[in-house]
Amino acid sequence: MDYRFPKSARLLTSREFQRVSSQGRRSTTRYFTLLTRDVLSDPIRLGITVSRKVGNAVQRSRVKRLIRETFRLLRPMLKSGLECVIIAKPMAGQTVNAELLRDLRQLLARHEIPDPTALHGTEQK
RNA sequence: GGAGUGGGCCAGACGACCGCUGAUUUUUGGAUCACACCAACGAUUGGAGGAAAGUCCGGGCUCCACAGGGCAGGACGCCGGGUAAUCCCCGGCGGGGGCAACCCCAGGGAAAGCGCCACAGAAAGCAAACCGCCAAGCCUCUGACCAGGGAGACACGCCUGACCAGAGCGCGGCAAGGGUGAAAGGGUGCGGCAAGAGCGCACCGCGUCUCCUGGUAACAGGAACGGCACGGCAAGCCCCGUCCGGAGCAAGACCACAUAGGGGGACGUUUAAAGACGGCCCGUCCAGUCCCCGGGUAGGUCGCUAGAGACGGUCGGCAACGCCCGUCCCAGAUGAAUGGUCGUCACCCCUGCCCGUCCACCGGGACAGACAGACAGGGGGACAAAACCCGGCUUAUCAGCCCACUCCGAGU
RNA sequence: CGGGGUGUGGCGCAGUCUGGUAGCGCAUCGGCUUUGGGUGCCGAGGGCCGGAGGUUCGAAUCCUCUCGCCCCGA
Repeated sequence: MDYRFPKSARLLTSREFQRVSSQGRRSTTRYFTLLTRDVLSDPIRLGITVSRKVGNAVQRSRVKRLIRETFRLLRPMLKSGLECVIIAKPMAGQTVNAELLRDLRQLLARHEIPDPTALHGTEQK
């Protein structure tokens, strides 16, 4: 399967972020906030926001990499035609990687493709 | 072995799979007359730190005028050296702390001037005198003694006078002692004196546009002179000396896009004003416009990493460091890469006897007690991530290792 | 990258320039007033002035370093 995650699959400009945050739907978990916006016939794209309240530069980088890594591995199973923005909450800076990973999978599971061949619901747990 | 001081090193290793990013390159596609260029997949190869941090100093670089003069302002401040430069580093001097190794110090000027020194105390900066000490003199009182006088038989008492002692008052001398304070115009001893005092002497301390010796110098040692005059604070103002033009890679350059003209204000067609020039003035440039609000654009390329560069060595220097030679190329991201998962092996920490059903509790038993190793199980690995680049400083930091030195204890 | 502000009882602030006693309001506690509560009045407790070092006889105040928070400009 294709687990790559090039720059073209990312939201990079301020204008794109503002478009999602003004028109998107919001869902939250303990450590993250997910904003989504439907776009027709484009591959799924992701933007990441980690503010200074999360922690110092090392902690912010760690959180960003974890979000990218999780999204990269789940990307083939997610719906296309979607723009996402994941915002880290301040609590995320104090939390270990495994905990954040579980939280992220739970967050992104809502947008998975309903796959008839695999029992993804029980598999991911 | 214990306690400590100074300096240095390291920042787990290897592997598998899946990714991100720079450079080179194959293929394919787009584009083109063809290159250049763009995109995708693949291959090779590179990809955070000792502090990358804080942004506290100093430079390079770029633009503003080739950065000019003055004022203001700021920084620094023992001496010598190192350096591109420094508030940094090295060596020394002086002072302070420690038994010592060693550590700490903004460490110029208080006889240029101003200011401050609360409370206490008599007095807080210029010499003065609260308690106190003291000789002579004057006055008052008390006491002892002497002389004279009146009355009286005589003596005391009474009156007057002199002298001595004490107390008090005022005019003086002194600053030893007491007391206050952080600080009171040298300290100790002897002499001296009415009492005292550098008043004199000895030693110590202090000072000097002085001299000698050593040292490049700070300074050290000595001599001579001065009886001592000169309190502290300049991290209060200040004075003296040295240094500093301003901004910062969002500097700056190029390409593309867009340059519409709404509202308000300033100044002027002679001097000038405004601006470049972001503290002010002069000076220079510029030449008819300039500023503010509002509106628009904020895409790409370069700058962007070969450098006061790293490593090794010779030589010079006590050292910081410098000269020369050889080898090497070692991150360039931009909503911002350098990662995630797993395995193995090292490192550190904790736990540990046996039996009773595998485990836990509980019960019983063994061992005088402790330490170390092996083994088994569990846990841990800090601080902190380039953002134009260097040199320092400061701060954060788990575990470990190395070198030199000091003190204490024991043994030989 | 550049600049500014701030840290003082539980809370919000003075005092810092010009060094010597840390004060104000609310809150807390006790008493009085009221049948009781509130209000009002009287009184009390609570601070090593963010941290470390230095200058000074003496530091919240002056100086140096450092930590945290907030804000602004490009």
